[in-house]
Amino acid sequence: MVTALSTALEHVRDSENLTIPSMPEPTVELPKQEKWGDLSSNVAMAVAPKFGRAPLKVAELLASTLKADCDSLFERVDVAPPGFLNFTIKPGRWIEVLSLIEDLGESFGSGQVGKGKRVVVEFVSANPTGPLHVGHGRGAALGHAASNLLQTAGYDVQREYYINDAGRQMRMLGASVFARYQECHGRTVTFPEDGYHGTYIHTVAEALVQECGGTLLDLSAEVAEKRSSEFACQRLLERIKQDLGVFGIEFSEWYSEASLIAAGHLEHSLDDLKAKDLVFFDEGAWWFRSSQFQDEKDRVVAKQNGDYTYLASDIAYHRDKFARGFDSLINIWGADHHGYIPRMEAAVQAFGYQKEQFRVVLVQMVSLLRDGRKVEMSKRSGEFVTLREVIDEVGADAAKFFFLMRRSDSHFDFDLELAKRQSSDNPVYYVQYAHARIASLFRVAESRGIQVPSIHDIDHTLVMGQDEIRLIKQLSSYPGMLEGSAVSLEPHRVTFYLQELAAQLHTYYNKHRILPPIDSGEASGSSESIVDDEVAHSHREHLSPELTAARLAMMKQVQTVIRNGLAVLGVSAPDQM
RNA sequence: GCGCCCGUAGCUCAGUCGGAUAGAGCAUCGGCCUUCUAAGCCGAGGGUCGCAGGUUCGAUUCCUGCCGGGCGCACCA
Repeated sequence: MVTALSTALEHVRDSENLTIPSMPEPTVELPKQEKWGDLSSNVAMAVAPKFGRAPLKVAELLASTLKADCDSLFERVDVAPPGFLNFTIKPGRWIEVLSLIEDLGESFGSGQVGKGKRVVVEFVSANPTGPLHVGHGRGAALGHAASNLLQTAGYDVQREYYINDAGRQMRMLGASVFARYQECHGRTVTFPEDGYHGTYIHTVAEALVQECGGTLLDLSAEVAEKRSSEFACQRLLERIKQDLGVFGIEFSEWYSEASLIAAGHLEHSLDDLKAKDLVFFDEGAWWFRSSQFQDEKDRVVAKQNGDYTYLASDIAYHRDKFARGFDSLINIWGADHHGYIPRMEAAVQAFGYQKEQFRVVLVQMVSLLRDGRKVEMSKRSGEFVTLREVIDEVGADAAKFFFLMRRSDSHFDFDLELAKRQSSDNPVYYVQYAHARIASLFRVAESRGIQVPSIHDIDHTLVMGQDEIRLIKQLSSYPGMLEGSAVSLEPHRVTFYLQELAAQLHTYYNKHRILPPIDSGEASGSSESIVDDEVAHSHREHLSPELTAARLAMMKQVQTVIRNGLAVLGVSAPDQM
């Protein structure tokens, strides 16, 4: 379609003896109104100034050229002021969409944009200092869907979780757990000032008591805290993995910061940068010259006391990602980290990579509402609603779909009561219901001995009505929508698409019968008129076995697309509800 | 003070690399099941796209400045 337009453009340019510096890429879109045809393009208006002709004139030239060149594709090519081109596809050509879906099956919608490129998507990466909360859930759902999208676009995708199991937070965790541990043994201790107060710390401490009894009491505080820290980290990480498992999200790699440091990557990275004079010593600390790469100021990587900063680890970690052969790095971060982006971009460039090879998707805050009031959350105070609690309340499918319904950079109020109360008319059920309805249709058909035929074996003219074409048109836009969603890393487009497709399926389902009525008794007779004419007419339409077969075959393709779309979101496509 | 994100129907949000009459869900009101799943369908009402300028054939979309909300501006992570 687009290529047809391109060649037509060239024809017109040549035949009119026009020279222009650059030919724009023509764009086609689904028009907002059906009377404007199946597809439309504003390309005539776009090139008119370059041609030095009136848009309407250019459009007319293009229209006649296209009509002549692609007569088998277009029923009509219309021109509308101020210069739109509106195309009407020949009804017979729409069947090709259905054939394509049947032939490709679950790979319908897959593309080649990312072919041969390796990308690593890092997401969640919550510190193992407590359970995951709802905010992490949003990041998890987004990272998972983004990874799926990239995969359908042809990328080789690695899903990675970075474990911050080194540094100050771990020491604080150890101190907190050890304090609780001592309390279990009847000691009174002053709890660390910046310690973690959550009740889960008690749980971990009790588990530690179970594991080693009172043996830690005899050790020096330093060693005991280290042991506590390791135990707690391992415990909490297990819990995190478990929660993500329940949420249906898997990682290909759990990358430990401690292992990164143990392997010496941190020193190597800094040495590397020192050699380039991008890390320097000043005021007793080591600094990364990030201001050379548009960061507002230089950043400390090694403090006066000799400790490395978090940034130092991150620099090493991202360098290692490239070293492992990834062409581009994608990070899903909480929006409160946005100030961190320039310095990481600086790091990427400092190692000689392009800024574009590093991409951050920011996920805005999730505010949890209960009874219309905001629930204050803080990990330190231990007062927050865990992801697990939310999943238990509304289910993994609904939670994921909810998280993905909005663009990631807008704030999201997750109203628990609402999510629970609405669980029966939640959008996710609306989409899943469409899938289940078709499945049910097939079950009933099977029980009556009716087969769902291949799209190649049906009478194509039976699915060329206005309502069928409307549905097929929506199916045909799936691959383009999916690619756009992948390139922009915006899974919410998929949720909106699926809701539209489901709506069209439901409409069609209500308007047209697919299987013949079970008792072929007399029609109702006199009581007409209350119902809308068109609907009444449809109910009376004659259902031949061929028509049933054709519609079943079409339904099969709708079902495939819904299933494919839900799979991208990580949401299940049930056959029964 | 500086930087980033957001401001669209009563509510929650799509749409925005400039295009034709700005859309959906919820909520409100009125209809549709003795036949394939009513978790559904059909219809109605509801808008100065935060405000003011600018760019042009055309701006909700791009630019500037305000106003309002959120989040950052550590030798914390």
